Amino acid sequence: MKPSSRIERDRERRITDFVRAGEELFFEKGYHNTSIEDIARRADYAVGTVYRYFTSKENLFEEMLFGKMTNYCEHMQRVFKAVAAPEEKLFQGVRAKLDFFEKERRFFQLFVEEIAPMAAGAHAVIVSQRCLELKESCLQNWVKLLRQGVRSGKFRRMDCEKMVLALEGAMHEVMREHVLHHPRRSLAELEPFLCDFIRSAVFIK
Amino acid sequence: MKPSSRIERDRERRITDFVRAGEELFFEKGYHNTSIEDIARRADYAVGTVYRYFTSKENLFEEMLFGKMTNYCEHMQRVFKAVAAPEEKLFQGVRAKLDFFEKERRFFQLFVEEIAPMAAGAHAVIVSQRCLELKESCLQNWVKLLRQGVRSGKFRRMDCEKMVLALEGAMHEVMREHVLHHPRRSLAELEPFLCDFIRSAVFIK
Amino acid sequence: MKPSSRIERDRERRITDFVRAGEELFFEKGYHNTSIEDIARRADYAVGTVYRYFTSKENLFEEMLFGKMTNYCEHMQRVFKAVAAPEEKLFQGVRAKLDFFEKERRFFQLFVEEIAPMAAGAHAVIVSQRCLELKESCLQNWVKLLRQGVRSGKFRRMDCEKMVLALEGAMHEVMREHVLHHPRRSLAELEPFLCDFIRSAVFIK
Amino acid sequence: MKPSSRIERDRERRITDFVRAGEELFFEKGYHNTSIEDIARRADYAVGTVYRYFTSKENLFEEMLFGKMTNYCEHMQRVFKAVAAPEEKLFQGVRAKLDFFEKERRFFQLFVEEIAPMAAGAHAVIVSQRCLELKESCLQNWVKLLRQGVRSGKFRRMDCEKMVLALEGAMHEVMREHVLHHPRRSLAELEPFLCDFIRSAVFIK
DNA sequence: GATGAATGAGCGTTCATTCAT
DNA sequence: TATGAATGAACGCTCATTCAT
Repeated sequence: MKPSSRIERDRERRITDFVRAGEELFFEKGYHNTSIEDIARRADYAVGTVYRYFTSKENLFEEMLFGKMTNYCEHMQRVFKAVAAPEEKLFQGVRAKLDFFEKERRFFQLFVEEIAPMAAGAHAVIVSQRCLELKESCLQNWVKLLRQGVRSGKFRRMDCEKMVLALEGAMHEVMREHVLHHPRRSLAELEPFLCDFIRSAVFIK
Repeated sequence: MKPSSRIERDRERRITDFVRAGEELFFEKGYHNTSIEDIARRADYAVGTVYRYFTSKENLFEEMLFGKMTNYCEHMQRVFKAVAAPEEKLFQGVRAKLDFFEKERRFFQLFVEEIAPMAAGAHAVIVSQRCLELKESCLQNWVKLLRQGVRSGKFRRMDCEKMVLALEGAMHEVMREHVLHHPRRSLAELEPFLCDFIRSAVFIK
Repeated sequence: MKPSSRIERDRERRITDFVRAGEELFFEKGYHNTSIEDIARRADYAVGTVYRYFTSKENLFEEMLFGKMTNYCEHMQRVFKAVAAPEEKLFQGVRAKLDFFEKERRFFQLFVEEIAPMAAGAHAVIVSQRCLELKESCLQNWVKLLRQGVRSGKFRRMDCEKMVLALEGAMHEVMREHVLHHPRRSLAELEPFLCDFIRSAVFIK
Repeated sequence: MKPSSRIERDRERRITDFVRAGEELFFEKGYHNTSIEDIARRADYAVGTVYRYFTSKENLFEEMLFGKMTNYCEHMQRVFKAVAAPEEKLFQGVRAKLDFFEKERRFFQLFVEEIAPMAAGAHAVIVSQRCLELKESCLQNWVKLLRQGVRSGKFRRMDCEKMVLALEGAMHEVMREHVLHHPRRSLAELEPFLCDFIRSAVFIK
């Protein structure tokens, strides 16, 4: 083993520690109500140490968000990469989304809810270019999917870009409400409604 | 004319000035990055003057939001109060929403976009109970409308509460993207897509 | 009647109004917790009007204090001007002090208590030269009295200046405690103790 | 030596620095006219540093006062704990008080003078419960002492509680005047007068 | 590399004072 | 003369960031 390997591994570990601590706290209290000292304490390091691994509080937040978004995209990627008919993939995508956020409710709240219209709480969102690109590339997978379906004659003719936005908006809003009002219940409960909704919006007849 | 009329009008004017300045700045820079001094300067008053009309920064934000929400709800109310078939009202509702936010793009960004997933900026949202109630009562109008349509046999059978959330989420997301990427173009352009989307999601066949 | 007479009387009346309002509020809440607006409201005038009659908040406080001190000195003067043996006057002085502060408990709290060692409350004291002179002239009356008593052979030989301070300090401290712990009971209850105390401190044998 | 010893000592040092700076400034300008920035500058630290050691301005004031009061009480305790006849202890108490305040003139001014009737300056006093209790326990030592003397037949029969207040009031007032008008002279000069005063007030005959 | 004390700019808020009406 | 809206300096306090150890 290279000596740098262990050092590198240590470094990764620190980063993970801070990101996890930040994650928890940003979720619990929001960006502005979380101080670097909070994060350092939660991760069991000194304040100064945070600045060895992140250039600023904003940077830490952004890294955390990017990591989560990467996880999300990779999770969704698995569906889109698989071989299946578009109409089947559509429902698999819905399930994948519900699955992912089932495990990552905290992140969902940041991703959609806490951040969503009229939600309570005093939080801040800092979103970097690369996060937006990640999100965009994720959306494009859906777009391609719809285009395939249209070409294959299974889906209605439509403005696929707009349709994806509409479907995402619809899913998120329904999920948001569910998480907010039924924090104990599984997101999977929404599958029938969402699949039905999407079917009627997208499928021919 | 009441003797207090002019004084009262002056007072209203100040409030409007501050609310407008706050609106602009909260949108531009977010709640936490906007200082009372910023607002005062933008409105061309001294810092202390803000506190003659609002008890705190939070109060100013909340008043602004509540005022806008009230306008929005009253605007939508006109549609729901009118006499018309549910299927007609549905489309009138879409048009009303597009109309309102056409004129209130700034507020829309606060209402949906800035606050919506992945938007840039470091912001906080403080939403009072009364704002949430206003929003809820607004949603209930849509719910009633759907129920009428279902009863009359024009709309499919559905979970009306969830459907309203889905439609709102869809509309907002599409509008959000439009406003963000085509700030010069009219929101009315979205009417065909949205009406079609809603029709296929809600109507029988 | 001269026209200026009524104007002058009006002026006096305003001053009295403000002084009384200030008195009440300074007593209730202390100097720093009382704002000019409080005073104006209590006296039923506008804020600006206060500044027609007083140059500043401090000036208002000082005028109030000077007025009270003047009353106090005049009250005590009556005793000292009267013809009586020193030993008799001494006790009359004690009674006069108890009398005065019986009626002016609020002022007493400012004069001695609130201001006295270790008392609770967050207050401020602004004392002008003329108030100090008034107080000094008041003390000198006691000094003269003691000197007379010494000359007449009734009182022990003593450093009269120091003795006056000692007696005043003693009286105020005892009164302070009484007012603080027995706000309902009369200060007159203290007369026996104080007279006895003074007798043993001052009289021969 | 404990490893934390030096760190602990540093911490103590900072606290002492701030307390001393506060002491000076509160005396010079009063509580309300002293800002945290003043204190920080005087102690040669930045504003924020004050808040590492004190939770608030009020807390700093209170800690300062409590610390001084504790010193004072411990100083007096030594006298009261010693074995001696009451009449002897009484005079030792006077000496102890003069001694203590000889070294702690600044504190004396806060303890008695600045806070005493008619002193100049615009000040506030914030006194916590524990300070009041400390003061009270201190007074009780004097009370017990007087009771002993009365029982032993050396002191006159008297209301011991009131007598202690009277004696304290007398001493403080005389000391106050001395410190104010003769800032260079020793408080010890007052011993003969005060002892004589107390003797005549307390002793039989 | 890790620490955590120190920093100081910046914020929300107050209020004595002014002045146009 | 009376008013009270407007002013803006000043304050207590926070916290992201730095740097000596």
